Amino acid sequence: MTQPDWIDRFQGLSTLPAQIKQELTQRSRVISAPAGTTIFGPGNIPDNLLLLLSGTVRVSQTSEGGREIVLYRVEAGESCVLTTACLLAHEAYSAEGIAETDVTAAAIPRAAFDNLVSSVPAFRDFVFAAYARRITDLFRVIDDVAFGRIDMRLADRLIALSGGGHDLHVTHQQLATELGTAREVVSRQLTEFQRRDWIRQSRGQIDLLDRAALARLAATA
Amino acid sequence: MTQPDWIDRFQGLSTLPAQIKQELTQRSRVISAPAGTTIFGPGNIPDNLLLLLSGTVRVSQTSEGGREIVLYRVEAGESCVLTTACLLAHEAYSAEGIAETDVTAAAIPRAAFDNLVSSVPAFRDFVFAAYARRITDLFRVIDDVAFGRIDMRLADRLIALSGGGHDLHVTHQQLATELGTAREVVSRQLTEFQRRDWIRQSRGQIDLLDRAALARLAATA
DNA sequence: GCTGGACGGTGACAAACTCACCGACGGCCC
DNA sequence: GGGCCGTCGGTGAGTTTGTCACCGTCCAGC
Repeated sequence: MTQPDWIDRFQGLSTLPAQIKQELTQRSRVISAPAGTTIFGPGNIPDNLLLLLSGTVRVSQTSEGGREIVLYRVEAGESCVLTTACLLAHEAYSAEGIAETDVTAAAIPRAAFDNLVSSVPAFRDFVFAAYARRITDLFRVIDDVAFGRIDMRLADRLIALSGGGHDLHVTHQQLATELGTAREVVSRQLTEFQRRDWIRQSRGQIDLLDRAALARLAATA
Repeated sequence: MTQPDWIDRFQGLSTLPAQIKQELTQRSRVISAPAGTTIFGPGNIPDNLLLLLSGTVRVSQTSEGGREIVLYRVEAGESCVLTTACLLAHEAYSAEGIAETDVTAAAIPRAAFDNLVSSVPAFRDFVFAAYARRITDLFRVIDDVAFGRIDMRLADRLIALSGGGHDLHVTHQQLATELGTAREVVSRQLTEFQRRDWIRQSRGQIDLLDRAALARLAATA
């Protein structure tokens, strides 16, 4: 077959009957996009369900005032269900998804999606589980934004974005967008972290010197 | 028939074929609960999909710190899909739904729900539309909490809660919960509103004197 | 009446956001 | 190399919002 057997990479799809897998492979096509591509957004509604094979898509929301907050990320092995259904209901809202890295995805046409949801219980479970996952992400965002302390949230995000690596390449403005706050706030917090020798800053880059200390702060209830 | 024909009250269900309506009526049962009842919550997961026939259910979330924020309301003619799927995925999260008034609802057992989703396209659309509706509600909450000004949000909420009436019976603490803020903040804003003769306060009650002025403030972009 | 809990007001302080501005760095062109 | 410009980051001052502590008032139940 010309298509890679991507289905097994999705927890929740790998148990599908062979013939369903075949149908899925046949009726979908694999697409790819370079980093920075707008996958969906206001006025750009995909009519395919996307299953991400590689890369990550950052989903964020921009307020009237032009300020932005990251809602969640779609990682390889996950799907974009939420935004699909959300945008399809033409409830015009300004969430947009941007490819954070080069991405490849399996695109399932609306008709095929509909057919699968109706005929394959396991696929239905997959879809609803994906919804549940996203919704709890949103709950978490609300909780953080409404009640969380900025220093804790920033420490947490630094660790998450580092992905286990020693350093990360982000600007203060990007971190502010992650948290839905202002750049100055991030700058001041980072200055404080550096004063405590938890990080070292340079232009567009942050080295994590004391991951444990950051984790400790992030975990402060 | 003993059951009232409640189906037609739901936009999106009224167009179902007659036999499906009948099946829906037969396989569900109408329940009722007094105001204050916890409809769902951590450790209390209903395995029915609820379609609200009358009353309203307030869905809120409580943070570790004990602070609370109202996420959205389920009104008559709407459903609880979101929380059902969300809680079913045992992603333990502390959202809870409380009957704000006496409520009646049609309870559709999980099996019947599953069956309908798979076999009736119109019902599927109904479910996904309900999801979309809730999700955009959550987006709005995030936007408000992250970027909104308290005075605008409070003015907006006063008007919404008044439901067109002249006065409303809420405590400052309840309003604070609506907005996910602290009681003192609400108290100070209300004092300011009263100073401007927009409202008149008394214990547990607020009279709206100048609805237009409140609306104008709420609309300030 | 008395009393305890809910309700609301207030001052002092801390955290976070806003605004205005400035310098430093890096890429780019000459 | 030197100059230019846009991005990046730092900082001070002022405002808004949240936190903490405390107090008086109202009301329901005894």
